[in-house]
Amino acid sequence: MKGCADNLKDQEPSKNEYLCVHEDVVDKVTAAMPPDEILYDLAELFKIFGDTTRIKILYALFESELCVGDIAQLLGLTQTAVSHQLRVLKVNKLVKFRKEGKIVFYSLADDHVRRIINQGMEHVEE
Amino acid sequence: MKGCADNLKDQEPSKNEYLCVHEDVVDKVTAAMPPDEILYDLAELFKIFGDTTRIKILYALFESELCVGDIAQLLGLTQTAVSHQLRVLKVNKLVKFRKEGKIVFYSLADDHVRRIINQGMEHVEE
DNA sequence: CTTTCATATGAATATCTGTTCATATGATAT
DNA sequence: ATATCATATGAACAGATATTCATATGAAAG
Repeated sequence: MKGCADNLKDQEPSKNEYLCVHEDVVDKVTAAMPPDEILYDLAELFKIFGDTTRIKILYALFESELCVGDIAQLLGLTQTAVSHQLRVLKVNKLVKFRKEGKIVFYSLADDHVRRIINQGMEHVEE
Repeated sequence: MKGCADNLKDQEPSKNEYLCVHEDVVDKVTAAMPPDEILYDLAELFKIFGDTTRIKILYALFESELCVGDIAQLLGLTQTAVSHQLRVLKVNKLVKFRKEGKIVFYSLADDHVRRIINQGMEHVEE
């Protein structure tokens, strides 16, 4: 059967030992890859959703705007923990907020957040 | 202006100190929350997408099925690193594979993966 | 059946990340 | 002004995780 060690022509002397590489396919795929920076940002975005606390916060905000204390009570977390995570969500523009006296009300920044979570939900509910 | 310390009726003596809580809203939102297990699974799903290496692998598989060596070459990673991440993707059913002799070809498991990544992309490209 | 190739796995390490504790800020009453 | 309330922030610690190194598996070729 066809092996792969024939393709050892112009292999770069990288840290990689000699690999099984189908050059034509690799070249085609390389051309179609988005720039590294985009893929990095994409991973960073998903990383934010990839935490139980933050997902719960976001999901709670699906229903209604909430203040920090509401969220803490709702999810059984400390005020500090919630505040820290809200900061992450805020910095990454996934939530917005308005102030009313001492109280700060948070809500979802836009509909992208909803759509991303819903798309994930479809995969989980199977 | 309206504060929040009036709502100190039946506060559970939890680890939380006394919080600003709007009970009515919290009750409504609590009722609408999916079970914890679902939200945990959802976070776990996004966590998988939340890594540059894995996102790159998945994106590469958008175009074509690839063997381990192809992916390593394409992304400038070691065979071992790729293999470890493919294992994660395989266990979580985001990729499938077929064997041809010693070579193992990986591909996307289903269209959910595409849709989730594309949805994230829309948010990043702004 | 021994060697080589392609991939997989295990242990160790270093980095990253989330929570807690203590404290700071900023706003509103008294 | 001062006390209290709601939230924010900083440092420290613990747990999770991705890469590397060394080695194992499993398939084909000689």
